[in-house]
Amino acid sequence: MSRKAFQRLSLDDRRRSLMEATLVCVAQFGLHGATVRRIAEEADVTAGLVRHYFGSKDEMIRNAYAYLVGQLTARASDSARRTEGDTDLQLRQFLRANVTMPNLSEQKVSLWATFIGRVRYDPQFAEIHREGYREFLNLLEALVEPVLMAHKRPHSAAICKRHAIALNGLIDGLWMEGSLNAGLYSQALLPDILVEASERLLGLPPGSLSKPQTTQEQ
Amino acid sequence: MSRKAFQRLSLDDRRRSLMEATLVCVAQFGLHGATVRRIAEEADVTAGLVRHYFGSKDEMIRNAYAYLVGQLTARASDSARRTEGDTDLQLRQFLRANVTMPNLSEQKVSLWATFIGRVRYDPQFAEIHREGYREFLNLLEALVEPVLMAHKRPHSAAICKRHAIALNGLIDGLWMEGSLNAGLYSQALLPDILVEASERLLGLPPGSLSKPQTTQEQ
DNA sequence: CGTAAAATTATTCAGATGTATAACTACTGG
DNA sequence: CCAGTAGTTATACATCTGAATAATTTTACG
Repeated sequence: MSRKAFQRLSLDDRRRSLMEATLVCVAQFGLHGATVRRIAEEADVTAGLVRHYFGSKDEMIRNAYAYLVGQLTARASDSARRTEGDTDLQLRQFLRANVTMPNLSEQKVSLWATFIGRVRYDPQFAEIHREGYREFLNLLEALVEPVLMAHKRPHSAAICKRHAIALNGLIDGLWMEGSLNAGLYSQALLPDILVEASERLLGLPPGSLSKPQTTQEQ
Repeated sequence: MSRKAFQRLSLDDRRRSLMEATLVCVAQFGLHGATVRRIAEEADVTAGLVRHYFGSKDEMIRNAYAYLVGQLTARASDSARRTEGDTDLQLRQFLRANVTMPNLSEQKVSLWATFIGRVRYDPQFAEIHREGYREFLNLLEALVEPVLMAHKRPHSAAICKRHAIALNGLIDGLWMEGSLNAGLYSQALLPDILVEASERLLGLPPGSLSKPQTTQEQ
């Protein structure tokens, strides 16, 4: 009886593979149904590796959570950074990236919600959440401030923070609702709803973000 | 050796008691840690009763979820209904009720998120979610329409729905962020942020909802 | 080419979990 | 006051779970 043939992966590759398998299983079966054995099978390894790479199942799940959060903000942030120069367009792209694929996915929202539920009773989850939230809020503030300035709107630090909080709430809310209620209304509406709502929240003239002046929509 | 003394409760009381114990345990330990034994202990009964009243643990948890969702919307809806006559004030109260106690609580949000995570892979959870969402959206549309009309703003069915979607996103987002990030910024700001943001979303003159004309703020 | 170290598998184990069943007891109606 | 019923407890059980350990195989290196 021969053992299963296997391949050695680099530390980073194996860890990533395991974290991704964890996310797949949590999304498919919930935290409850995501057993070490199932995750290992998804990653095409045996359960022992979890201990080897993460020490415990909980530690692996925490790492997977941080991995997910990082991915989500990175995608949105990249979208904005890709449009250097025009501050309006940067904010617009950042907003839209949060409510379009790949960030707008039922699986991602589902995962996020599952993990958020754990923030309350697991201090280490709380720490990961806090970190991720702060980073997202800072990103948003940094994008909002120049836009307000360009449009000659009040842009004190306090005002920017307040706007960032409201925008963040709007983003998260629409992101969730949009992903969870796919089918109830067209998801194509979401980016427009978000951008238009953001204009209003920031007190910008209608169309400032929807039809950037300096660049042509394609 | 005497058995534990016990009291017979009516079917409704016992079921409610078990559902509330379920919510307490899920909030405290997550779906994973909320075992039948712990829930039974919280309700001060033995585990066998779960089978007797709900057939299975999963069925009990589903009932607890529906119970929670109903409670949340009922609280907000009641807040609005308590202010008959002034449509602006009704909308205002509805909005505020969603981001103030008792609805604004880390435990409620945590529970809600935990359950949402299950919507994706459990069709029966999806059904409960869909139902609750539709009800909330309808409530919101019914509140928004007269306000728009009174302020002579466009108020077609389509426009109302669009506004309701955005508002719902904003509410959920701020509700979550506010509950999860207690401490990062004052929760007292939330109702004001939400009301002000809603005015802007609906295109109402500043202060329409924050300082209702017919009634004096106290 | 061979050898040691590290990665991976296979197996084992103690404990927890959901549920089924049997025994008991509080309430109800006569 | 007494019996029957159903709510409730107590116990048993098969299964699963996370983790620990031992055995094996791949890879790196001299």
